[in-house]
Amino acid sequence: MRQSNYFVPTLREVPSDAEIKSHQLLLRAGYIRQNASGVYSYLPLGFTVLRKIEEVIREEMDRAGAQELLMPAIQPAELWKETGRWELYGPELMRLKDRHAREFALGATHEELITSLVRSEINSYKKMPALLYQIQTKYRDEKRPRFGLLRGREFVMKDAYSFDTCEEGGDAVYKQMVKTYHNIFNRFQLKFTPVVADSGAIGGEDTHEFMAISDVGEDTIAYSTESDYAANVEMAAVTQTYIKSNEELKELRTLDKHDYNPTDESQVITPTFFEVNDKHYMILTRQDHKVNGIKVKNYFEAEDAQAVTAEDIAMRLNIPIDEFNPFQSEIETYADHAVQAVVNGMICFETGDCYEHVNPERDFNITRYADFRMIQEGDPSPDGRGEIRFAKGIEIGQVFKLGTRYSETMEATFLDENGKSKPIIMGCYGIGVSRTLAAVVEQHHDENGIVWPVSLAPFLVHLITINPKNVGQKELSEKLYSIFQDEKLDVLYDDRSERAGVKFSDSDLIGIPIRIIVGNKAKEEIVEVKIRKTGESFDVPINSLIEFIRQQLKQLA
RNA sequence: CGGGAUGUAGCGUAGCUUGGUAGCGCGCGUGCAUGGGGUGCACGAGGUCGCAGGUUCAAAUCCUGUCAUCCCGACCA
Repeated sequence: MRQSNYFVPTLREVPSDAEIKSHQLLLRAGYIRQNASGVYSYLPLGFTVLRKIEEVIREEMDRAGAQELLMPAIQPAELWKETGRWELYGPELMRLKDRHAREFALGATHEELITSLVRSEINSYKKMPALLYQIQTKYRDEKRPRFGLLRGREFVMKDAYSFDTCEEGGDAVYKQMVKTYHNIFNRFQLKFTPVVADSGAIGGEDTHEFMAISDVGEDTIAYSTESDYAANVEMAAVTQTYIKSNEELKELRTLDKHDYNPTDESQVITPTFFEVNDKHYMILTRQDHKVNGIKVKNYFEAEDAQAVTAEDIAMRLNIPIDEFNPFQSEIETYADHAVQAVVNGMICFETGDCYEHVNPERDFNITRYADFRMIQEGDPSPDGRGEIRFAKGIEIGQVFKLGTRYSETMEATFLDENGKSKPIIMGCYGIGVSRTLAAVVEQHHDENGIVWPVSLAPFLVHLITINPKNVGQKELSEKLYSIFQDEKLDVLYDDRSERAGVKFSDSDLIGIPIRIIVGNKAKEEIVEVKIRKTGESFDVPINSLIEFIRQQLKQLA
């Protein structure tokens, strides 16, 4: 490709809207442009990389025995109503009507679609296991799109769905997909870790998220210093035990708000109210701990747990807020294990009522103690080895065991060997394709621009003529350009009549692994080879150039 | 959805407080020179100042509304 005629609008300055590196660099280097909040165009360079990501995914999925298909982005509302997600998914789901006022959704995901496709076709144990996938544009009307490609409203995703007759079969694909994901992300040269995760609104049982390690990641990973344990912070179980002092219990007393000045946060209790399955609960945690809504949700085996205010509770109980007495209210109370060890502690309620000498056992009617708090750095690792540290991660993939969540609601059943009807065991496996593009840039850049891994680079070599007006340089460049094409070395040829500095800067930004510079040694048939990643450069005679490049590419891979 | 900020040429911005012909840098076009890390000189094109109302003789500037974008939070398969 001749750069003089290639659509790569590079920018010298950082667009003011871009905050994080991947967003800035993809804009500046001419890979993407924004069209609306969270909606982007992929320019030729960006689109090329996107396709390379897709190709790697296809190769690995196909190797795992998956079959590719393509489903529509636009989906009839009825399907979403069948699973209840038309309501459950909320405003995140982009909805529209056709000219006959029929309702549709722009696919945020495709469980409904695939299940409806499969339920009438895969009706016998003989047709399973089956593993289908697609690479499709997805739509989610995020409350707050941000960070360029990392959280968009329109984005490209690979989603795969498995269908099995039994749990064991489902477990086997799950394992295989975990392995496949390792292969894929390794080929992208990403630093990543699979973590234990929560299944969220999609519903299901086991699930792991694949996290690309990055400071701009929106998720926090709790990992062990000693073992390979890693989990989404919200999921990490707290196994910490607490020692209760044998201090004498003092009498519960109200405390003036101004005297509330605790020195030891571990002796202060924080009440949080939750609405779960239409019921209300009070959860007590220690002040120096954070209550974990996901654990609350999972404790009650609910789809959702919402934190609510004391006012909401009072309203619910139909009493004025000032008469609301949390100590002996009708509201069911649970507490984190740590609370059990509080002796003569303090507590303040939203109402402004504060108390000292609180002793949970005595003063509250606690139904049960359980693990309700967020894990913290320094806590023991749940697997008993090492302690917990935090890292930030970008979620680039997730694997789910769906079980029969969709097959039951949508009646996707099959006949087994005994002619008995059973729901299909399903799994789903996603990879955020466009997000992965951004994640790779987050991990592979320096102060001058992007540094692509060979597997994803839009071109392998960047051929630059220092002075196109110099006949010798020009002729040698043209000759090399044609050789590279013959050798199937994807080449971007900067034949523009720009200053050397401009070409170098653009080249650094764009991030092609190997740069070939045709300069003042052209007459001796020597060119300079510069490695983007290491900055090393070599003078190489053209008769050994191809071999040299191949060898360098191999080293980088 | 709560809090904050910003909308002036393709990009980055000044001007707004104190109303009076819209300015700069980069980029873009032409020419000459230059040709190994964003080169120099000259000439030139490009702007309904986000949009709509209002105040005023007069609005980029003041007021009201609205839209858009970004940041923090809540939320998020």
